[in-house]
Amino acid sequence: MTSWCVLSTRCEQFLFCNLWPAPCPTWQTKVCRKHEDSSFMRFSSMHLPTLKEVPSEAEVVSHRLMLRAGMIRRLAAGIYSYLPYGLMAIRRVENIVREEMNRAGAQEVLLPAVQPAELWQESGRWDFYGRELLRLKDRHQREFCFGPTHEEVITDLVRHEVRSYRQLPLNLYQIQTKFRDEIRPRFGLMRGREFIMKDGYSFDVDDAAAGRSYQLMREAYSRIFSRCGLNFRAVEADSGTIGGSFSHEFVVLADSGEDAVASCSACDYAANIEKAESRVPEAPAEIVEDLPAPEAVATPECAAVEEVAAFFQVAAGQIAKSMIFESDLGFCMVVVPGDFEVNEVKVRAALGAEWLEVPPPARVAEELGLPVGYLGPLEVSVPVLVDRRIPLVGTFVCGANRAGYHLRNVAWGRDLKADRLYDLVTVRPGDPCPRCEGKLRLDRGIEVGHIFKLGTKYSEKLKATFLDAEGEERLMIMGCYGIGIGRTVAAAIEQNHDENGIIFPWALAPFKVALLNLDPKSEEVTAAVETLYGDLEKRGVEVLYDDRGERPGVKFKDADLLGIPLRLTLGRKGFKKGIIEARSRNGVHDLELPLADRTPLWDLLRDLEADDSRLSSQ
RNA sequence: CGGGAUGUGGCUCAGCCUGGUAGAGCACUGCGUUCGGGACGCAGGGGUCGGAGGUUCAAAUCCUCUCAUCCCGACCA
Repeated sequence: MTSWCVLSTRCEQFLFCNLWPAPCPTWQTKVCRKHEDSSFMRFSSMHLPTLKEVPSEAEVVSHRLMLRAGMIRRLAAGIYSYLPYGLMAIRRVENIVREEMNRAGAQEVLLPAVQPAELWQESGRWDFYGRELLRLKDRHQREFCFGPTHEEVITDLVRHEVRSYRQLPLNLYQIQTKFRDEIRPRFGLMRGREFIMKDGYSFDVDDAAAGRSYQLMREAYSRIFSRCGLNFRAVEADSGTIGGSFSHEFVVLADSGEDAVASCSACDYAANIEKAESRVPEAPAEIVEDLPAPEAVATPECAAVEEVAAFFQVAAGQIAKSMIFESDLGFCMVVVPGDFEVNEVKVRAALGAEWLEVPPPARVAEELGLPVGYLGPLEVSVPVLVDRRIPLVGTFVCGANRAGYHLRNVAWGRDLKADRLYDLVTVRPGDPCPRCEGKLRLDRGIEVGHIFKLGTKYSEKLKATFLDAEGEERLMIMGCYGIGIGRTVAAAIEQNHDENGIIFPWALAPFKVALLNLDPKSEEVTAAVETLYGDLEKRGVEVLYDDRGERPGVKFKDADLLGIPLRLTLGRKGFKKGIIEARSRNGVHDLELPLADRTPLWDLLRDLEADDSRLSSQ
């Protein structure tokens, strides 16, 4: 072992050492124990319980593989222990996040996990956050919660410390465990209740400065996920009830993802399905001359759009689909073309409502006297929101607000009018892009990061103010920036695996090399492997040395399962030929290296690392 | 929250319908044989069947309650 630590990625102290890669003053005097202890491991002494069988709890690939690879174990619903190998992967992501956040000028803090109720009452979220907030009482019956997020705490901290514009901008972040009492935790680390999250908060003097902070974070996030070797998209997202003008989600593309992303095949437009828009042709509504007045037609058993369309022998797009919603602002009706789905997030945004739901038909009948299945926008007592595609439909069929009847010959502009039109539908694959002539496609994805421009929502509630250059008291403009650390590891596995196990991207791989000794009983083979192990160690290559007395098949299976990028194999056969077998987990490289000369090995390792960064920059 | 299902050694599951006092495979321990893609034999250790109550001479098995976990849904005019 060298007299200083030559590694960078695993050592937290590296972050404070500007002299790297030259020997740093701290390490010149001592060996970095961390690397000695964990980056070079003998399989026989590592707690790495791999599983041949799959525990029945696991549904998605990443969950299954993380259990099988001995990375995590479940303690309770949505609550997991991180085992050594899993923690190593988590730390890889954390450290990339740290480096990029620091590079972008943010500073790390660590905030309390348990937070007093008063703070949440002050922001108004104690009542609003609902059942997802895990509430606790201390021995004095004082109320607390286990932090699901830290806007309140950070704002409280900053309001006490920051008084002057000279102290801004400020960007603080932390990496810690949070708890959200999810309705339905699932998919292992993908949607846990307890999870590790990086959350950062920026404070700025004005909107323009806040915009710069936001942009910096956006760039930092792109670098982070690129470095993690992920195929991701930064998509426009609904800022939800948090408000604010900007919000981007960082979504890793994967079929098992819970989110849907619409993106343009021609330009770089990409948005969460909840927010995505499509272009509506400008074609004016065709006024049909001498169109007869709306006529009620008996349509028994025709509640669904398809049934109505079949009955009238028209396309679904010629039907106006009407739905009743209930929100904190009361009931309303939404009208969209029958071949589109209503997008509740857009409806809520259009209304400016806090919450929104579809009331059960019985409730609609009781409260409004309307028959669900035969609803229409004519002569109803509730506000009607009309989608901007309705005018294009022109003449349409809709419910008669009378069970078993629909109206035909209903004309936009004559029978139905609206002061304002809204975009209320979910885009479909093939719909025209709102920005260019391209078409939209839909992909599944996993949200691993989300950045918001918060504005003054929290600074106002919690009175986080400062004095500007003119001595005026002003509210700080905030932004918040989250990354799901565990979810990022899970997403990386979703995106990089095969039937044999994980295929870790280089940057996330806890070990870069799996060194297999196929003949641990042979002294000469073992001696050669030990020498190689020592050389790798000296070189600073993180290696898992499989020195177990297992049969070869077991070692191959485990190496594949663990997803270590490069596998080096030495057995009696290779030893006689004077070669080591080298095979990359991704199947790109499969070659024999001379046992006597290390140079080709170092070259191969350099290539592998380079391949990986090339991949991730695409 | 609604619907469905499941809880039996560390893991995967059988047994339950037709009550009679617990079984297989994997894993683990020992010995031997094996040894380049999750070996085999022999010998072992380990569970009182999620919990509580009830029926019964007798309950993993039947009944009631309860807890936990998993899956699906919460887009329908």
